[in-house]
Amino acid sequence: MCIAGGAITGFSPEAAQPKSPAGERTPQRAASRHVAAHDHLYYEGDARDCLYVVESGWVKLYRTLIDGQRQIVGFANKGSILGLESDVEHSNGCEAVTPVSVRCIPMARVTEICLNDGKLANQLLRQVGRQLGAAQAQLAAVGTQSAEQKLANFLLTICDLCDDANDGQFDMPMRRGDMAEFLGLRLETVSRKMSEFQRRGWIRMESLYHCRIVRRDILESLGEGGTADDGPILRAS
Amino acid sequence: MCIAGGAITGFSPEAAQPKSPAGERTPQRAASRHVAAHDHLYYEGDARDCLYVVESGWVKLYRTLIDGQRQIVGFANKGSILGLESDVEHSNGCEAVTPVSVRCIPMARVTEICLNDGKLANQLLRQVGRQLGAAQAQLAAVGTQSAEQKLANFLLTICDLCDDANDGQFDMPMRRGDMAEFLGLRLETVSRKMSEFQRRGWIRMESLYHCRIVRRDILESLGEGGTADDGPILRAS
DNA sequence: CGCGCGGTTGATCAACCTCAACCCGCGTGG
DNA sequence: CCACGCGGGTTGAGGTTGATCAACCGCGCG
Repeated sequence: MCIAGGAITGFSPEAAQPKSPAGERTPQRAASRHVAAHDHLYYEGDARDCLYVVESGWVKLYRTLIDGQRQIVGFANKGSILGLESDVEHSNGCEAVTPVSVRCIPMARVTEICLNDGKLANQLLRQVGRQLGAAQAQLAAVGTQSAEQKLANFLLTICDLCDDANDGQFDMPMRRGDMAEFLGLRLETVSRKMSEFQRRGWIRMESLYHCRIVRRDILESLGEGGTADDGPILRAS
Repeated sequence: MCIAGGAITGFSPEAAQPKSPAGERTPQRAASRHVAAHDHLYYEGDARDCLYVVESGWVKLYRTLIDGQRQIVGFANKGSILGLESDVEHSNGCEAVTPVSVRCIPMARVTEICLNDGKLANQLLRQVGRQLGAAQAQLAAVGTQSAEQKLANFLLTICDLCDDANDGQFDMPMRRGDMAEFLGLRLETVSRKMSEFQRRGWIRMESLYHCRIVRRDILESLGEGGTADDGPILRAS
C-alpha cells in the first residue's frame, strides 16, 4: 500500500549537529522538527540535506507531473524514513497531513553510518527495501484494481496501521482528495464509493475523518477481487 | 519508468561460493547464471538466497494479485540489481524477456558487505534509492496518465535506455501484453495505440520488436500531457 | 495441413471522469 | 447577530476512455 510501516531504531538523538538547513524553524538542539498540518516538510526539488524519521503524525509524499496532475506515492507515519528515494534533490514533495514531528538526520551522518556502523547500514538497507516493496505493491494495485477494490484495500490497510483503537475503528486523517490522488481516482469517485460502502453497511463513518469497519469480511473479499455478492443496500433510494 | 538504470560496480566475480540455490542450473564457479528468454530467474515466494546483478539482456519483474491479475513493476537490463525489495521471500517474480545472464551475490555476502565495506554499502543504498524513485515515478504515470501518454513515455524511455543504435531506432523485446501489464492497460489498447501512432507517422515499426521513433518531438509533447495538435492521419481509413 | 501463439481490428459496453449544482460548517466582517 | 464566502464533501447527468468479447490474420512448427 505504499504505506511503509516498520520502525527503525538506532538513530539516537545525540550527534547530528542541528546544521540548520536553509531557513525555517531551526531545530532546538536535537535536530527535531515540528510541522503543522498541511504545511510542507519539503517540496519537490528542494535540496536533500537530511533524511527524516517520522516520530508522530502522518505525512503524504507526492509527485507532480508536468501537466499538473499529482500522485501521492505514499503515506507515512511513525517510524518511516523519508527521503531515501532522492539523490541531491527531493524528487517527492512531503506535506504533513496531521501535525507531525520528525527527527532530522544530516546526509553527512548517513554516509558516516554506512562507512562505520555496518549493523545500522544493513537496517537502513532493509528499510528502503521495504519501501520499494510497498511502492511496487501500490503500483500493482493502482494498475490493476477497480475503484471498489482499491478503496476496500485502502481502508483495510489504514485500519491495520493505526495501532490505536483496533476494533475496526480508526482515524483516517487524509481528505477525500488525498485518497483519490493516492489511488489514482477522482475525488468524486472516492466520495461515491464511500457513500455506497456506507449505504450497504460495510462501513460507518462516525465523522468525516473517523471510520469504523463493520463488515471486514466483505471488504476483504471485495479487495481481493471477489464480488461482494451484492449484499443488501440499506435504505435503497 | 521503473526501468532502473545506473550500473553498480564493485561486485567482482571472486568470493561468492556457488552455493547452488535449490535446483536448476548450478552455476559454474563464478556464481554466474544464464537463463533463456521466457524462463524464470525466480518466482514470487521463492526463497531469496541471493541478489542478482544483470549482466546482459532484459528481465521483467512482476507481481500477481490474488485475483490473478498481473502487474509488471519493472523492466531491468544491464547493471540493475534484482531482489532488493524482498525480505526472506521474493515478493516479485522475475522472468527473462530476452536471453539473460546475471551474477549472483549470496545474501551472506551482502550483509558482509554492509558490515565491512562502507563504500559499497553506500553505493548499494543509492541503487535501492534509485529503484524506489523509479517505482514511484511509474506509480505516478500509471495512476494519472492516459493510455496515449503512457505509451508515448514508455517508447521514449525504452529508446533512451538502449544505448545501442541511438538514432531513434531500438529493440523493444517485450510483447504487447508485457507493455500492457506494465502500463496498467490491456494489450488490445496497447496494440490499438501503437497502430495509431504508426498511422499518424509518429513511429515506424520495422518489425514487431524493432521500433523507430520518427517524431520524437510529438511523442514528447504527448507524454507531457500536451495534445499532439492532431497531426495528419496518414492514409485515414 | 492444422494448430497455436502473438498480434490486430471491430463492435459494444460499463467504469470512471467531467462538469455542475448543491450542502454543510466555519470563520470573518459588516 | 447575520450575511457572506470558502473549503471540503456529496450527488446528479452525461460523456469518453479504455475494457470486453470476438473475429481474424500471419507465421512457425509438428
